[in-house]
Amino acid sequence: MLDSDLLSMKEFAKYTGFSQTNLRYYDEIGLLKPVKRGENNYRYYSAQQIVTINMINVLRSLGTPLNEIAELESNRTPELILDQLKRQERKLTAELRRIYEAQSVIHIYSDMIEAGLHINEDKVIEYEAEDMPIVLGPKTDFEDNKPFYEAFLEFCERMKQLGLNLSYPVGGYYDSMDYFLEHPSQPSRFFLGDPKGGFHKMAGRYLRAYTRGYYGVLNDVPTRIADYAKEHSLDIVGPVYVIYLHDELSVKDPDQYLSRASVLIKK
Amino acid sequence: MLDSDLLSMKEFAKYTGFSQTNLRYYDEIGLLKPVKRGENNYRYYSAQQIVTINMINVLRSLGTPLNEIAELESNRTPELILDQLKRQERKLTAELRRIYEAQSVIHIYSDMIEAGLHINEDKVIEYEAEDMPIVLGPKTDFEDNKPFYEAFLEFCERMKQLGLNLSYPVGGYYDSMDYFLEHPSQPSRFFLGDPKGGFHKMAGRYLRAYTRGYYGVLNDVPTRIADYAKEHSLDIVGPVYVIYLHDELSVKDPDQYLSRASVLIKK
DNA sequence: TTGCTCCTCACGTCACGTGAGGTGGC
DNA sequence: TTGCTCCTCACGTCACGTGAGGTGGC
Repeated sequence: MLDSDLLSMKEFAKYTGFSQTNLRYYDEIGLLKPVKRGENNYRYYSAQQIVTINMINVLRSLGTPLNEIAELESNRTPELILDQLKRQERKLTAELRRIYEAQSVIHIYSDMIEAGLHINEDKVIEYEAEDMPIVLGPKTDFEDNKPFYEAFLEFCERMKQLGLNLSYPVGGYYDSMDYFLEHPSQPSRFFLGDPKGGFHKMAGRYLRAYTRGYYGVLNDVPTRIADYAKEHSLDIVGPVYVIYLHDELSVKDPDQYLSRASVLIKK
Repeated sequence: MLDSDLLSMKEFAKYTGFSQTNLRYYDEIGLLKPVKRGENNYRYYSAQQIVTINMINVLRSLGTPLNEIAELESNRTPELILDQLKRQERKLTAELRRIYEAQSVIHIYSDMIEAGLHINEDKVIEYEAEDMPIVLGPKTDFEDNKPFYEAFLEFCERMKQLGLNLSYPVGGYYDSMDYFLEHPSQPSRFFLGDPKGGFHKMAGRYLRAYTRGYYGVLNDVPTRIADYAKEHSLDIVGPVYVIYLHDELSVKDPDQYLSRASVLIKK
């Protein structure tokens, strides 16, 4: 009785850890056909097929598509499998990079949003900042009073061309405090919060002030900072960085976006 | 003319980097509806929607499902987004673990398959082995001359219960050389090549021999090793490890599986 | 009759891509 | 008439999961 060595679907599923639906699907696509069909059309598997499905399981756990597995199943050699393993390695490495990027974006945004929850909006604050890597964009072009978002889109396209990840938050950079006072809604450059950037927001002593409003709306922030500096006899050296702690990611109403301007001062 | 501020689908797609099919889909599922439909039913988007879609883009790049994004889009606060970011973080960490596992499996198999390609099958070899972490299974039970694969399946089930990854290769462990000579097809234990294992195949001096055949088929390997040891006056201390350099993953014909037995000897 | 195991459709999932066939204004 | 942009179905993808309705032997 050869049949005594055959396994019913349920047994086969139990031993292999594959679901019955799964096994039916593999039968359908020809990846793993049961060695026998009963009179009642039941599927029966051989013990040897447990070994075959293990090969399927290994490749599947590495993310190999089923059609590639099927190809290798019927025609495998150590050399071909070695190639396949190397290909999967490369795919996994690419996935790893994507995940690291995503984690980096999460950390940057989490820190910013969290920071925005614990502030006194009306105060100007003196503080010591650490060095922060960013990607600094080209000089903006606000000729003919071009609207803010057009200059912003130009920056985004440039970043895309450079293959940069636009999931990172974008901020405004102003060459000097004087320029900031005159053109608060026309940053000299935009910058991307990508920590792999080649440019660095310098470590040093800064003044900070907050306000709410859509991109480019700074309200009285420039004068508040200037006044504070005068009152406390502080020497502003610039540049100015504006970032949005709460932007479209975390707030629906654009008027409620929360921005923070930071100006470098002399110690 | 408010319409002068509106963007056609093509323009909107260009600025945002989303495909038109993509935008139609988002319209369909209600994630992002164009602000206006033209008389000809054309879709028109506002500049403000570029900002909205950026929020979608950020969350999507982190792997957030579209229905969750839709929920947050219409109802987001810094606190809710912070929660969401933390949830995504956890998902990404889990994915990372899966990928590391897969890479580990790939390395182990690649090394084994590669090793199998560059050997002299008939020679017994003396060599110095490094320490190798493995997971050692419980004592096998071959009573009533239970077939090899049944004992093997019992081991697999045990490993599954322990939550171990069965994608790693499995090998046979023999307590001593004497046992190996007597019961070459009935290993005392099975082991799993999972490098996170608590057990270690000891570093030291070993004898190695190869053969081809299905699991448990060792042919003349035990006697070849014993003869070699006698000829060269080597003291075998055991245990014996058998692994399959080429198994069902890389070879179709079970008779062509390539096994390697390693026996610890005294220096 | 009840339970158990299996069967075959058929439809759902998720985020789109890819035609097919048609429209409307320059 | 040709080109361009857009439209709406409708079907495909990938690896299954989930019923619905039925069978066959104890």
